[in-house]
Amino acid sequence: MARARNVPTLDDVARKAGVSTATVSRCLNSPEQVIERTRNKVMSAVEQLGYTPNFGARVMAAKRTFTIGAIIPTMENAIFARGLQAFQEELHTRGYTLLVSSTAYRPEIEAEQVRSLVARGADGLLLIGYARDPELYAYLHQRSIPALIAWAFAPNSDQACIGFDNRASMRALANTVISMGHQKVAVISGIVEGNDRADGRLQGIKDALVENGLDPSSMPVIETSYEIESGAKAFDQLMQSPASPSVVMCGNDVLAAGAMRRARELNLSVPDDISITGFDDIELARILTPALTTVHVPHREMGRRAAAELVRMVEQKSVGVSEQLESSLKLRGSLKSLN
Amino acid sequence: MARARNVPTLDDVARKAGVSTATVSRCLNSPEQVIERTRNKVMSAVEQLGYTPNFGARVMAAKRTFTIGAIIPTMENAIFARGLQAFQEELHTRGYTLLVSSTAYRPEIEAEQVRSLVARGADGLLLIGYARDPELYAYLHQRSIPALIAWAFAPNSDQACIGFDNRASMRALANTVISMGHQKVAVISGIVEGNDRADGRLQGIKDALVENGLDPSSMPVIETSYEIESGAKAFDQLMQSPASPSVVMCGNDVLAAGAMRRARELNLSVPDDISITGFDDIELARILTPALTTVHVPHREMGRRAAAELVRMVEQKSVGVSEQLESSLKLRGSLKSLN
DNA sequence: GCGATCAGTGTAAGCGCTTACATTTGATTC
DNA sequence: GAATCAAATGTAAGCGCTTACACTGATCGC
Repeated sequence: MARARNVPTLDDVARKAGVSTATVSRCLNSPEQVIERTRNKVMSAVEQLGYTPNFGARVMAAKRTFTIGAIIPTMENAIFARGLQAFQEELHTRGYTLLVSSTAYRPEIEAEQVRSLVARGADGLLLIGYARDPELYAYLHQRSIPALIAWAFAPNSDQACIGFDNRASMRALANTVISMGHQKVAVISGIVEGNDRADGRLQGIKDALVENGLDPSSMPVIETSYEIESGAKAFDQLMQSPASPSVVMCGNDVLAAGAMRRARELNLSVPDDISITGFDDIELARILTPALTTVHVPHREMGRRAAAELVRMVEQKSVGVSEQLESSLKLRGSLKSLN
Repeated sequence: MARARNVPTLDDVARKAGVSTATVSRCLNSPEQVIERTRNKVMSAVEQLGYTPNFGARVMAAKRTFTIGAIIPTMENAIFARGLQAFQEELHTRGYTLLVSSTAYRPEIEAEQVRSLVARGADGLLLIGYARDPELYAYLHQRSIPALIAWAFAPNSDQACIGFDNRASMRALANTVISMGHQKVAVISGIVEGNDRADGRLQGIKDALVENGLDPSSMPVIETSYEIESGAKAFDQLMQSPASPSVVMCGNDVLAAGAMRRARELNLSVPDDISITGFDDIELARILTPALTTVHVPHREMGRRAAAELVRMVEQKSVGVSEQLESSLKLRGSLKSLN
């Protein structure tokens, strides 16, 4: 409150350089409009004073922030890290800054964060997955804030998105698993409520069972949060139930890592006693022993393209084009053929 | 640019509620000053219009943002994730919002980000480690922006910090390693230049060698970026050199994970053929096979305390008190005693 | 040599909010 | 019922910046 008021302003710079504030502003924003001699004077004044433009004031006057907000469920594990990093890099080359915040998978926090980022002047928003209150979309629409949805793909939605088909990808993996002779499948899924990606993946497994004449309703499914520890606990539970599965399919690599850890702690050999699969193909997957069979998602590619498209939307060069990326299966040591 | 101008402002709300802008503002910021009947009118107008205060304008007028900025080297791996998550949670309970940005370990980008966050009105800043241009500290000081340094501890610095002694912690681990009979130590270190933590850890190993009458100058050291892949490559290099080490001590768990992966790919057994150690004790450490011997750092605790202290500083209730946390050794399967 | 043109610069009007200060309201007191 | 005073509300001055518009003095064509 009683903060030192020695922070230099545009006025100070102008006075020091002996020009008007308009000229200083132009030096900073469109230098080509200012003759070199003047510009030098101004720049050296800026330098000497250690002047940094006040962002709030700038936004108010100019209505553009060159800021993109991203709201992700969590930073605590690596699921979004890689894609987000690429997203940021790409934004940076285009002159935009990224602001990140996380929601801990709580919709009400997400809504709050959206408003906060919008109030902060985000020119556009990156959101994860579809499932959210339609009011939020209305809010963004009213404010004409472009939003792009990543990590999911649904062509029939009216929101632009970039991602892959979670359901089809998981179905493909499940089909492979079943074709290897696994009949007794158990699942450790992420929380499905409010999470279209988790839901899609679970449905994908069920699709595959049905296709292969198996009964999805008898399949043990545990829903739990996307944490290693949760994966471990869920694996425990699964192992205590009578119907002992030959394969545990996990909603993502993090859950799979937890399951594998617990398997080892229970002296179960993966994949000899039990097979385990993941989803995402984050770095984790390759350093596990045995390496994890999973679905590879082109995270970096997705982040990069998302940045490109979102910037296009912000600059009104696009109304938002959806793009589907291909995932691919990575068959590694954690899955064993029973044939 | 041609953005729809249908975004409601304070004025709109005031008009709709039939009161002055001051009253609306008070309803939002200190509701107890407004009588209930008026407040209800105002709130319902806010509701109907879908009004969100313009952050920039608010900052300009009020000089406070309740925003804390954090600048971390990377979000791509989990080193900072856990601590940062705790940091954010604690901030949230105290009514502050966190803005995160990352620097990819590049000092010039860090300086840029500092300015950007300050311009955005961050009331305080969380920085990682000491090593940075003194000018940056001067800049923050001039602007009276409190900054707290985390993940490092140096009591003699004039910057407030919260962390642990990287050098002593690593020395303790190295001493244990040596006491287990390892004489041939090799190191995969993070890039030391501009990174006091990486440097401290490396020095800690050398300290231990000296204490035990070994020659640190003959110890193979590879400096590389904190990535799994880099750890793997470095391990390769180390194995190709003639002096085959009995233990590879890594600057952090991520490097160690890479080293272990490569060891497996080279058909070297850990720990029978070679021992490997890490630093940080991120979740990774426990899911590796064998589990990684490492130094446990209380990341969450650090994040939580950092938030508390930084808020205190911002609210001028503290000038910045440094706090040292204890690390501890986690001896796990990746380190084998030769005695 | 004179007006047209134009690059370079200055002037000043906001942008949407908070808050010191002024004013009004209404309860309380005698 | 008038005087008093605190509580509730209104008025208006900025906060630091951008930018439309106005101005100045060269440069140019004829």
